[in-house]
Amino acid sequence: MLSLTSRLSRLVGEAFQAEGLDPDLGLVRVSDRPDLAPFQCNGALAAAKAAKKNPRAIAEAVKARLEAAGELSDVTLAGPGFLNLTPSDSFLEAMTSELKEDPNAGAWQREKTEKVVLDYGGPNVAKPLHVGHLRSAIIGQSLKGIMRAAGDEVLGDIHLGDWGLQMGQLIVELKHREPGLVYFDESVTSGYPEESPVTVADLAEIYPAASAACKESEGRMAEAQAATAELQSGRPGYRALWQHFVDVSREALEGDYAALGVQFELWRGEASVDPLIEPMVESLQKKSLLEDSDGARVVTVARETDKKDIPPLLVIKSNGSVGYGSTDLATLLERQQDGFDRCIYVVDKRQSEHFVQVFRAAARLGLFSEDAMEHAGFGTMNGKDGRPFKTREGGVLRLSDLISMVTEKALERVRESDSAPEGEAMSKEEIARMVGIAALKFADLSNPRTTDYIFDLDRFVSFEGKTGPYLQYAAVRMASVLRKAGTGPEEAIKAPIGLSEPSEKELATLLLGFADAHRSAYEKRMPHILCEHVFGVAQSFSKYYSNCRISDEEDNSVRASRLALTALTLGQVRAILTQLGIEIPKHM
RNA sequence: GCACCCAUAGCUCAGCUGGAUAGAGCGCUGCCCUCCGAAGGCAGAGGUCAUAGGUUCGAAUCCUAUUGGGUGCGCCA
Repeated sequence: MLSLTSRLSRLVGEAFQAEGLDPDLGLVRVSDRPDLAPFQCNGALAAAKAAKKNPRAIAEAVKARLEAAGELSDVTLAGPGFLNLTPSDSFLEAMTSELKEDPNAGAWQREKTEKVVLDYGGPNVAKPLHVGHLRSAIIGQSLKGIMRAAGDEVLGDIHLGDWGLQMGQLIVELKHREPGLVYFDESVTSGYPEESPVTVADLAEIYPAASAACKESEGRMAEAQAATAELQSGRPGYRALWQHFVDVSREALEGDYAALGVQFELWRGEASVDPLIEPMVESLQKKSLLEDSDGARVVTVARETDKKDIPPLLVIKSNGSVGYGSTDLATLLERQQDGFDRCIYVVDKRQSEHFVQVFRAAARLGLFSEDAMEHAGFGTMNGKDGRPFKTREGGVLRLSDLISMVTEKALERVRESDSAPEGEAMSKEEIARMVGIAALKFADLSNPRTTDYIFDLDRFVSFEGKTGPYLQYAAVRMASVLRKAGTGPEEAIKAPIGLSEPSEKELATLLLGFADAHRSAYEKRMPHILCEHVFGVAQSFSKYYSNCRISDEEDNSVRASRLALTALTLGQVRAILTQLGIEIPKHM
């Protein structure tokens, strides 16, 4: 629905227009000085600059026109020409009642929606998930929720890293360890065992060994590169082995992502587009986009306006194998064929140059216009030293370890203070899982997507203040109030809402700002904006809760109104937490 | 070398299409459960917005320079 500020902006804009000025000057926003008024408009100052008039005179004229409006109970002029606006109670109540009717809890709706593919996985086969994968998963999942709530059709693709050099490295490492395996016998081309020769745990150990070996020895690296090329060109034993790697890894990945509450609609990978590579290369050739360069085949993407050199996109390496430049381009071809309007990549921002290359190449190939492909990059999780986070031992922290740490901590907390209502108890373990994951997700999501931040374990396992559990707690309490009153959200919300107490007005005003926060989070692809909003709502509810009696208010109509406001708040908090990918327990 | 990003309270961070007294959480000090869940609420202390110039009636926000951090720069992903 239209937010309160947009409604007021329109109103004030009309007043500016009536004065012969640009209606956009009427932009109303939440005030910096809530002690003076809840909203302000600074358009008169901008207007004065453009029209070379006295800002106070303009503001005075606009004010005169606004005073007749029933939407505002007070309009004052301050300083050089600030307009301080106070919405009338009746307007606030009318909008609140509109909000009650809104099936989307006040979310912003796009006029024209799109079919979008969101890429927020990218884990490598054979490599267990670590904290580095957390941001992509969590941000991607919440962007999906935010976009869906705005009306888009969004699919998440895990886009496994399963076709590059690391696969050759694994094959070669295994070959050195167990040369007798049938997969390495070139005389055998079919009838491989169904059972995988390695487990996920084996892979987790083999992978670092493989990559270390390649780093140390050029010969080993050459072997791995050759094996990669052979795998890609279809050597049967390697393909069979590869399939085992993928299968066992996928099972582990499914478990990890499920624990996080992150879902993917598509489980594709780099290898999925293997059949598209050839037609893509032909198409590139047909358009004369492919050039030879040091034995490799590349697409030039540099432009004269570039401030720095953008290297060409490497499509085929000199040994005939393909890298991620090539598979990413082919993936865009696939996505175009699948009818997507937009492709968004939630990937570490350090890879931005790669996406510039791929997107430009794709645009040259005519797959998508450049503005339909986005790299929603995110910052690194750093340690206290400002460098990418490492454990004390210098290794990476496994995601599964982090998850057990937070859920254990949450379990301790749940054990000491959970109070379950009769009849609908959840197990303490289940609550602890929800609380722990909420802490984890909110701690990450409340940082702006693009900035690096310091990974502080204490903050991730903290349940007080600006945290996920605080939000859950607020929601649980709202539900509890309604339950104590012998009603439920659907029933309670039907009553008319009257706003008399300051904390009621404040809460209602905040709820009416949801559309602004949602829209801003959507347009900027920044979930933290929504985090700010929902935290503000929860805070405002807590204040309201301590200031106003709700379920035990004596006056029946006031009681019904307050229960309705509680139900309305609960509905919006639920909607937002759903967008963010955070679950709410029944009790905690 | 070239390009990009960052520097705001003791700590971790918001705020940046310029606007009135720069916000939050944590931590610290004090208060509030005979009343709907204290994972809560209220109050307080705490800031030369890295530095120096510039543009402007007005700059944390825009421009330039400097300092200090970080990141990226074709056969890894």
